[in-house]
Formats: sequence, C-alpha cells, structure tokens
Amino acid sequence: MKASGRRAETRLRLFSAAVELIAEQGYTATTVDAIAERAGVAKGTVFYNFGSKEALFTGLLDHGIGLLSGALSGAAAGRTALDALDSVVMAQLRFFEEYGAFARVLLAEMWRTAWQDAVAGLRRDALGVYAGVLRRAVAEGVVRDDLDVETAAAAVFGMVLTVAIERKVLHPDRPIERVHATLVELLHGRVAAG
Amino acid sequence: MKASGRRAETRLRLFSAAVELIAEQGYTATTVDAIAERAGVAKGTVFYNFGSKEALFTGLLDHGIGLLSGALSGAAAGRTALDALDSVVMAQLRFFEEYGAFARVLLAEMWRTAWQDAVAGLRRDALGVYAGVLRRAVAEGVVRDDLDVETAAAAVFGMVLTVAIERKVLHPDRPIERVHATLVELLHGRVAAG
DNA sequence: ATTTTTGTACTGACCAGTCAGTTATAAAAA
DNA sequence: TTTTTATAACTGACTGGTCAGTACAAAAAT
Repeated sequence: MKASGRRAETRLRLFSAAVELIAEQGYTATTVDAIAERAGVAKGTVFYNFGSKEALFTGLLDHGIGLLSGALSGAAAGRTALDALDSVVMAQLRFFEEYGAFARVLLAEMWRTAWQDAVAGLRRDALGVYAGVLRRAVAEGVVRDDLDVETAAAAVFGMVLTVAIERKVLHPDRPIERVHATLVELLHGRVAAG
Repeated sequence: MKASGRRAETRLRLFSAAVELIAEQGYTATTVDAIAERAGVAKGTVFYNFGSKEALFTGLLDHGIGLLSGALSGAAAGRTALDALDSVVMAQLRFFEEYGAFARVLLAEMWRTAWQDAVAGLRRDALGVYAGVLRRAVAEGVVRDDLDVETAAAAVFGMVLTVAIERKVLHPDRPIERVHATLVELLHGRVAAG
C-alpha cells in the first residue's frame, strides 16, 4: 500500500469522483463512464485498476470506513467517558463536514446486503469506538450498567450521521459547534439551565 | 380516494411489492418488471396506474409517510413532554417493526434531491411531531430553552430509524421494549441507578 | 523493460415505456 | 332477466436506448 505512486493517485481520483456521483444518484444509477469522465480518466482505466464497478465501490467503502474509523478512534481519548463521547461526536461531525458525500453513500448503502463485508468493518471499527466509550461510561457509573451498549452505539452513530447530512443539505452555514451542542445536550439530558 | 375498489387494491399491491424490492436492491436496481411480477400484475398495469416508475415511487413515499405521520402524531399525547417523547419513540419503533422495508427505503432515499417534494411531507409531518414534543419540553422547562428544536427532532428521528433497522437486520428477536428502554435511557441521560 | 494509461470501437444483456388488443364491471335498454 | 353499450382496468410483445465489461494497439510514465 504505497501512498504515493501514479496508480494510487488514480485510484484516489476515482474514489473521489465515484463518491460524489453515487451520493447524488445512487450506486446503480451512476455509470462507470460518468465516474471515469469526472475523474479525468479513460474508462478502461477503471477496469484496469478495479476489475469491476462493484469492486471499485467496495474499495471506496473500505477506504472511507478506514478514514472514518481513524478519525473517531483518534478522538476517543478524554478525561471522563462523557468527555470522550462528546469529542467522538464532534469528530464524526467534522469528518462528515469534510466528506459529506461519503456520509450520504454510507447512509444509503449501509444496510444493503451486497456489501456486507465492507460494512462489517464499519461495525467493528467505527461503531466499536462508540461502544468502547459507552463501556467506559458504564464502568465510571455515569450510565446504568444494564445499558445495551451495542444498540446505544448504533443509536448515537445514526443520530450524528443523520444530523450531519441534514446540516449539509439544509443548513450548510450553521456552525458545527452549534449542532454539536444540540446533540450533546440531548445525550446528556441536562435539565433546564434556563 | 376510495379505499376499496379494484384500482385501489392494485395500487396497494404494487406499493407493497415495490417497497420490498427497493429496500433490498435500491430504486434504480429494481425493475418495473420485477415489481409487476411480485405484485401479480402485468407490466402495463404499472404504467396504467402510475404513468412512470418514478411516479410509482413518489406515490409509495407519500403513502408511507402518511402512515408514519399518523402513527407518530397519534402517540404524541402524554402527561409530560418527556412522556410524550417516549411514546413517540415507541410508536416509531413499532411502525418500523411492521413496515421495516419502508424504513430502509426512507433511510436510503431521504436525502436524494429527486423526491424532494415527497420528503418535504416527512419533514413537515413526521419530524414535526418530534419538534412539537420538544417544544413542549422547552415550555415545561425540562430542557434548556436554547435547544435547537429542528436539529434535535432530526437527531431523534434518525436515531430511532437507525436502531429500528439495525434491530430488524441484526437482532430480529430482541424485544422492542428493550430497544426502547435503551433509547429512552440515552435521551433522558439518567445517571447510574446501579 | 515493465507498468500504467489512453482512445476508440464493439457486444450482449437489460430495461423503461408504448400500444393495440383483451377482459372486467356496471349501468342502460330490450 | 337478458342483452347491449360504454368505459375502466389490465395485458404482454415490442422498441429504442443504455450500460457494464471487453479488446487492443499505441502512448506515456517509471
């Protein structure tokens, strides 16, 4: 996995072109011709590099999920578990601020059986970060010890994903800190500070 | 809008066939032939009834969103706003328990610009129920009065939607009450009752 | 010298939408 | 009742276009 090199660059350009088109139109509606054109590459190059449209897409999913997982786990440190939860939420918001198209692709394709393998990595790595933080919170006694950590992790992840897209689509200039504050308030359930 | 009648029945059968196939394969990948076949109807009937594949789909969205909104607003009553919030969450979980395929279609297509009009109804009606309950909560002083109600509504809706699908796909026999309890615990932010 | 990319042309399968013809339904006429 | 009439609902073979993937010789990059 050399990061530089002509081939690696071509692949990244193809990922980037594909994720934007697929976010707008969906996987099936996006043609290989269109991806190649936007990437500034000949159609044959797509097949030379990935072999098939499906392989390009699962490669894209793997790539994005890797980036996302890295961003989340880098943010999971914090004095208390609730601090860590806040900063993981912020990291997820920031990640999708930068890779908004990927957020939409993920949301749309997350539950499709066709890419189960790629999505398994999402569960293990990205949701795993939330699960870890929530387990810490249980250990610290700030949430009840019968909390279903897996479900709660999916809940928070889905909540942030939804809101990140909503902001991108409907309120692009709303500051990300404000959105974060709203989510944190919901999650901590703090009562009327008036 | 007569509820019975040959035509209305055909339309419902087509909705039902379409939502299942589209949940599995996505909108574009689902062919009109396949929808017609599953509905036990000739292909021409689809076009006789809806005029186009797209019109069938937006009709399906409208139909489902109407059912969902009805279910949610019917549950929005409650002694306190937080009680009401709990029961709206439960109503959403139950609705997607029954119409799981629709949940997946909604999640995947909610942000596609092609069906903005149909999805506007979702914002107005379904998310509106959450927004109303949250406004009550603000009025009752149980959440801070600077809460961004619109964002919070989207957050809760997305959270429940994600978890409903996760349960359908990964833990179908987990009791719905347990999932509800987890979500409510997250939302109320109750601290270690041990 | 080898890997990677280009450009163009091609194929075979697939699919949304059409349309001329057929059947079901109900109301009017016999 | 039975028959006719009108039209609403449905049918399925067909069409025109689209698209993933292939082929390959020449060029460019490493």
